[in-house]
Amino acid sequence: MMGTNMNLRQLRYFIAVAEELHFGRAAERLHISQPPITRQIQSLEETLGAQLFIRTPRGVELTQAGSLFLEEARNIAELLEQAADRVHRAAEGNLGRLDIAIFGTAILSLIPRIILEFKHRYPDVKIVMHASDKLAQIEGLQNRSLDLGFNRMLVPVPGLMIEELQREQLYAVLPDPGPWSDRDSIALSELAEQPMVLFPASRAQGFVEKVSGLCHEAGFAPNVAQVVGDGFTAMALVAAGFGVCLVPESITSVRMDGVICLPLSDVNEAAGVDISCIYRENDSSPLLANFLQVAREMTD
Amino acid sequence: MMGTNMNLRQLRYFIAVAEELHFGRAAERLHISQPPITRQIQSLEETLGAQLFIRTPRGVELTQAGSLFLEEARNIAELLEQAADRVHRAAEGNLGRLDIAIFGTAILSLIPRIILEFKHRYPDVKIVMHASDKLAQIEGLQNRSLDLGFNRMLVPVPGLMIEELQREQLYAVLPDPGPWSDRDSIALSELAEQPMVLFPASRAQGFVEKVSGLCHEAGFAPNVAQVVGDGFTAMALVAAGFGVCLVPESITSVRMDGVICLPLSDVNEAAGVDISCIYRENDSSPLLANFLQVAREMTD
DNA sequence: TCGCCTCGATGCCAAACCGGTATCGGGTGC
DNA sequence: GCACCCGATACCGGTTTGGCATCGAGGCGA
Repeated sequence: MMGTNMNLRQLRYFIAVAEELHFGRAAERLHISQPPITRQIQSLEETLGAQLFIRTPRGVELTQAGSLFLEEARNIAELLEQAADRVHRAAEGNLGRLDIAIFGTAILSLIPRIILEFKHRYPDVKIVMHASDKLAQIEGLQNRSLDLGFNRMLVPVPGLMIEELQREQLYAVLPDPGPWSDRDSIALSELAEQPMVLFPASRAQGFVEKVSGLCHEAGFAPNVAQVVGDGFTAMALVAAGFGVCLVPESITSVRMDGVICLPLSDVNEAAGVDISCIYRENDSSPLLANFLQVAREMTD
Repeated sequence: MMGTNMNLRQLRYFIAVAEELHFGRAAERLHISQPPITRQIQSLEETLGAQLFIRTPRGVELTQAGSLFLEEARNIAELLEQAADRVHRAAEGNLGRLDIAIFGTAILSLIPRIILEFKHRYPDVKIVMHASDKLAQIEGLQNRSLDLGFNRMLVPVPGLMIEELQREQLYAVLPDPGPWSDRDSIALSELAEQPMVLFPASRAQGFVEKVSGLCHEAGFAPNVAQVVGDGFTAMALVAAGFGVCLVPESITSVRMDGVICLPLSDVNEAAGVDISCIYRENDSSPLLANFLQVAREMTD
């Protein structure tokens, strides 16, 4: 009993013989001698329980079954090749899907720039974006529905890796016209008496606590007028006269009537706020590695 | 250097491991020991240039590339199985296509009955019917556009096999009312003076010559009134008063006003006309073999 | 913290497989 | 009838494959 199990070699040999209709020429094309082909074809025919060729004195011709199998074999060979190529590309991070979370008010220029550059370099990677707050991001990473999150002021979580990409200085958002309309900068301590709008209203520790801490360092407790969901809303409330607020620099690229943004003059460099990304510590996905590499290059 | 070429074995092993997520259980399922699986998977990963599994202390998990490859591998394995099954069925004559020619006026009951029975027994064989005259059938068989033809009075052709399925007695078709309206049978010699309608008008030797020959045996030369394409037309002309004609028995199952059909009383048994089929002598197609078997069974 | 257990990886050996050379056997054509 | 072509077969050596024994790493409970 020869082989009761099909083999890719048999498939390749069969295709060669079926196309050449001649064992000798097929052997030549495959760079082997003729006897192995005879045996592999015999074995294949036995496995399939079907005669594939009619042997004639001048070569061979395909039976109906052989003709049918030729189509199937070509198709399968093609699929195998494609599969190998796709898997290889997937392993190099050129193909696949990456689930990325951004927080409610997306960072204005950095994150879109990173994603755009990544899509340009890896056009076959599908990026799915999710708007999630901090806790949803952590949960999503842990249950593997997310691959990467962008956020600020992340606290360490076991199993997750946090990587800071950029630090931004803080700016004060002030009503305009107002007492500071002609100033270039402002000290945090000058805002001690002002009602303050804070954000975001989140379940997790974050920017609200950061601002509170800075105020205490500057010698006063913040007079909280309102806590809102995001920085845009906060700026709008400042314009409406609710008080003042502190925002990261990137938000100041938005111009809004009724407010001016001034850099803080009395906070040190470390008082800035970070833009970080968070991902699974032991995630070996090459897509993630490639994405992180792009992110790092863009924030050098 | 291990294997630089993919193997179906590797594919099967990969699917087992990917489904079990455990080398040991996969080995058990494949009825082999665990080390060969390790080696085949390593070889496969090397061939693909992709890590397929993440080895963990409790087993393995799929990488994204592995996940992708699992889908492809399952698909390919499925296709292989289907292909093997289809080819096997094709080789047993259960699947495929059979091109069958019938002559202009199809034989009334035998051929449809054979084809119906064959379609019932081999529902996955597609039967394509062609209406061709004798020469077109021979040509079609020789250039392989036909697999089988039905006809009468075929003359031997090198490379083609002729097999008689049935013999039919001849009947005289006579105008009604007429001189023979109350008769049960008629002798061919009685028609010596009658104008005679012959068919078919064909390039090849056939029924026309058969009838002429019979007339000469009966001691007269036929008085040919008209040669037409088929038996129905001939009967219609008899009804119109053109004369008489001779037809095979099966056509008499058609009742037509203005004619009666009477068996010939003075011709011997061998004077009947055959229904035969013709096919390539060295055609090894199992479909043809199955069809012939059905045809023989139906005409025992 | 120290064994112990599980799981995949590795080394080694025998059996199976595969390809090459030489040769056979059947069929064709001069 | 002889030479030639083509696929089939016999036999041999190198490679591959699977089994057994063992290793090494990581997790878990006493």
